Amino acid sequence: MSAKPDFFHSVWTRPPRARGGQPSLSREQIVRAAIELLDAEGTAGLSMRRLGTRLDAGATSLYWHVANKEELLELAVDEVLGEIYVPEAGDAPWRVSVSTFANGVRATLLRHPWVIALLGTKPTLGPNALRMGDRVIALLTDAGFTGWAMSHVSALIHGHAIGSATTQAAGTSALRQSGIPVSEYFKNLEPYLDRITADHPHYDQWRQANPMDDAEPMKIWEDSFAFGLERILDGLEHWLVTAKQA
Amino acid sequence: MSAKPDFFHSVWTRPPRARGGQPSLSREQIVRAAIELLDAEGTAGLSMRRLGTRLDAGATSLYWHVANKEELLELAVDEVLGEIYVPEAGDAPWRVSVSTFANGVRATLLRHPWVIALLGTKPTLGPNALRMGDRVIALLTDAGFTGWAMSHVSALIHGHAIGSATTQAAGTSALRQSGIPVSEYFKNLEPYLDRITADHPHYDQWRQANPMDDAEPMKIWEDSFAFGLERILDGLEHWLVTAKQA
DNA sequence: GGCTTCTCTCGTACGGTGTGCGATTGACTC
DNA sequence: GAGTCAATCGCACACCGTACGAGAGAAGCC
Repeated sequence: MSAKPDFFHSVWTRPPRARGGQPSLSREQIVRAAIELLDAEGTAGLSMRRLGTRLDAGATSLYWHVANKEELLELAVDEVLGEIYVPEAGDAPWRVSVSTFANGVRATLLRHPWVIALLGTKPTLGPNALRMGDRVIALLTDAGFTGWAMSHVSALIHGHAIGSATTQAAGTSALRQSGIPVSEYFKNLEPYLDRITADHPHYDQWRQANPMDDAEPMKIWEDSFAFGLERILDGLEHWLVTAKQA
Repeated sequence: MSAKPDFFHSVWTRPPRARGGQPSLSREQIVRAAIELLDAEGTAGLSMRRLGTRLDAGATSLYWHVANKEELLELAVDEVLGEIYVPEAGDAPWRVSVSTFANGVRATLLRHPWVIALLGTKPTLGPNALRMGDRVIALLTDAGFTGWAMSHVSALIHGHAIGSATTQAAGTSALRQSGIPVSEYFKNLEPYLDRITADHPHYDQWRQANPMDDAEPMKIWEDSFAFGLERILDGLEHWLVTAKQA
């Protein structure tokens, strides 16, 4: 109605259509079903037609509740972000709270790996994302961070969780797609690595000193995340007690 | 030929077809053209048909050189990873070398933002990725890291670059898609944020103290990355001088 | 009651996608 | 010349997102 065009269109600015008529579908229901499909089969498994049949509805009926597929994915991402638990500020030492938050982000992304690929396409501005942001700010304020530094800290924690989840998601996806047990997977990979690391002395040497044979990749990924998080928290603590009071 | 099936199929294990006949297409050429298309229009802009016409070839001709689209994307990702510069071990203090490497990763991902979404789908095992790994190992060995800890450090650096690039790519993509200048974008976003942050006191307060008005998002993203990297390097240095010699 | 209006569902259709298959082309070796 | 084989390509199939317009049925008004 307003004369000036709405330049910033997004799911979040457009309210859901009003109730009435004979609704047998709802936006919440659609988003939930979409997440189930995405969890089960990844981005490739979600099509409007399949989503329709799963809901006993025509494919095009969905378009009454959702503008298009892209918007549906935005809604699904925000719904998933709502699963992330952010500890109450002051309930624990800040290192502990931040750590549980980071672990929560990582766990949620690994539960819904398709989200990872979507994070780089649009900023997360949904209500759940903002609610999470609010609680994180409370947490970091309590820890002693302020201003833009706090924003950077938040990005740093998020980034570590995203980065770790990205690597692990890639690994588990490859493992699942190969359909063979872990040990066999690496055994099959060995010849290729042998061939190529002939020209890569450092990698070759490291690989001989740290064989994958008895390694449990799940544990390695977990260790890697925990190690990185500790280093980050150390670095932040150091910054808090030195640079901050300058 | 071998009796046991090749469980680990990937581009990297299957050699390119032998030469002969009248080749007017080549794998390198195809991958290069694909990257150009992806850079210009993102994942949605790449279709086998469009790639074919761009190369003056039939769409299905590409399938002689490349098994399928997925494999083509794997090749494109590795090609891009080849752009990343890794400093020679010992050429500079390790903090400096690691820092330039991390900046290189981030810059490359931002130059080819479509790569980000692909990193979570398959492990990066291409020749360029492995070459990069080799040089990173040299760098980190020189810095004093060994064993699994070195692997974790590598993942930490990668992860920070990926996480930072993810956030920034999402932002720039949204800005570009809206087609309006930065300042106007945030002005349009304001009413929505005002409405929603009514229930988010901490976020609201932070937003008032740190207004986006005069902020240059590019600079914020850069600052954020640099800040995080410094904290990480501090944390790693601290670990090197304490935990390591225990 | 009848009439209008508005919400919601859905069938059809269009232009696009990835890719399997078989025919075809042309350079090479005997 | 005959045969081999790498390489190109047209056709066809199943599937995709979604624009469009027809229709069903509840709600509001007289």
